[in-house]
Amino acid sequence: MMPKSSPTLYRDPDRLAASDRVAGALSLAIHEHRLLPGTKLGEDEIGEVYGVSRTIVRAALQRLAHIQLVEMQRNRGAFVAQPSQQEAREVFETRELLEPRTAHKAATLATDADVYRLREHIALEHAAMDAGDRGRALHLSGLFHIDIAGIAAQATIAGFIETLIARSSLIIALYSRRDSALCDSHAHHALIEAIAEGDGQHAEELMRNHLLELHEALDLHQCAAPPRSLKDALLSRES
Amino acid sequence: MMPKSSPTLYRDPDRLAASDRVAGALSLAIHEHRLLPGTKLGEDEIGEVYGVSRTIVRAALQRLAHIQLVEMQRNRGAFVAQPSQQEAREVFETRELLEPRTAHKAATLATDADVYRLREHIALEHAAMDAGDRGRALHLSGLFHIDIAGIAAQATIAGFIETLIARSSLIIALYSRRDSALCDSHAHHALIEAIAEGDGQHAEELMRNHLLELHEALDLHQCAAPPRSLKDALLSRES
DNA sequence: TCAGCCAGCTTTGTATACAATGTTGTGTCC
DNA sequence: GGACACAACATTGTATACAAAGCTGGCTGA
Repeated sequence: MMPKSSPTLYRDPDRLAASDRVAGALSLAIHEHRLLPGTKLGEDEIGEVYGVSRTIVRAALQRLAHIQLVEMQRNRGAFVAQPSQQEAREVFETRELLEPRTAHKAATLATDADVYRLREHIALEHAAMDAGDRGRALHLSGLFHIDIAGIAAQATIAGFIETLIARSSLIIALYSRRDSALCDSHAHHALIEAIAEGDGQHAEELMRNHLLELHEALDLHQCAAPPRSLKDALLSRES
Repeated sequence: MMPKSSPTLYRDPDRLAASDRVAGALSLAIHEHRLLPGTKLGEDEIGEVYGVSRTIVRAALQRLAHIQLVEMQRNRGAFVAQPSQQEAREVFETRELLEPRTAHKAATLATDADVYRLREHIALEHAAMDAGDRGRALHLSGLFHIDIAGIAAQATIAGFIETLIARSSLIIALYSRRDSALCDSHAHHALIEAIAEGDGQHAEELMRNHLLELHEALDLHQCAAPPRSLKDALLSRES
């Protein structure tokens, strides 16, 4: 499974832990909706794909479980998480509590370099959208929110938002009503302008509205086509 | 290291994963200030204490690293985390953002059983304090905050608060100015009353003040007697 | 025919072995 | 005497082996 004996062949310059690489790859796949909620994540299978042992895969899955991207069931394995509607509501309520304030702070702290980076970000988003790569666009739009939290120099909150974004991605996969232009880059564009001008009040307001729009674009009343793995669907909590 | 062959001897009724047990034990020790910030957490050593292999210890440490109770340095091992003063400020700012609102919601939702449990909680806190077990009192006072988040039916936020409480415990260990009656149960008592009466506005206000008091009881200006492991101190970020 | 049970297979849980890295102490050379 | 180099040791990183639990499918007996 690994080239057996080849002393110090790879020499990762950055010493990236192998489990980080795997966790990142899985996370990306989930964010881009290539792995859908409910998908079984077998340890051997993943290990084969990335050429690592189950030890590594396990560590990666544990990490993803902690941010609730995957759910681990004892002796049954790991699955891409399927947030319930209640959880979905909680996630968006929490975002509505954290992000507007964070946007405000970001607006007051952003440097030119930060603004430049945000603009670049949006350009990528557009490009992905134009290329029809909806998964990638969604992922990038999530990164946009995380980036703002980073600018606000609130690493703690940024970490939380990262978790919330991750779950949002799952929630959108499950409950997105229309094939909406979610996180339509229009809203992001307006946000950047407010941040560039240092207008905290406005940025806060824009962020709040943006999140409310996202929230309302979800159908949290009836179960919308749950794409869970067949027999697993029958065991899970709420039908 | 484990009783080698004894088929199904223990039969944990709840199927508690072994790593959960270890993580819980370590977490408790940190919360109770029996393990101080900077302490090296050797894998073999911990494994011996709890009679498990390094596999389990590793999983436990990873979990604690995720909630930032411990810091893992590649190829060097795990240490009880030492939040910087900047991080300390962030943690309390975030708590001040999340908890008052949560207390408000808890006040509107609390059942009689919830209130009863909270009162019981405070009684334990008092008992620990009277017994001179300051570490245990501190731990219990943290649980109090988590319990309130649970009552607010916001599992997501409750999870975040749990993390924040954990780090607060480290912060208090590092930066507590006076041997203050931190989280003096007086404030908790008033909070319970507001919650019992369903007075959300009041609860929110009390919680906000309570947190500000806690925050101000910290000395975040100069480095207060850093009990870090000797040579490690010289490598770390800020002196 | 169908419910229940048991055997074999598959997958996860945990321990252990080995490799790689970091640390420490000693010896040598200048 | 002090700085560097290197070897012995200690600790972590990863792979693998084995044990335990769950799943599947076929068998049996009503």
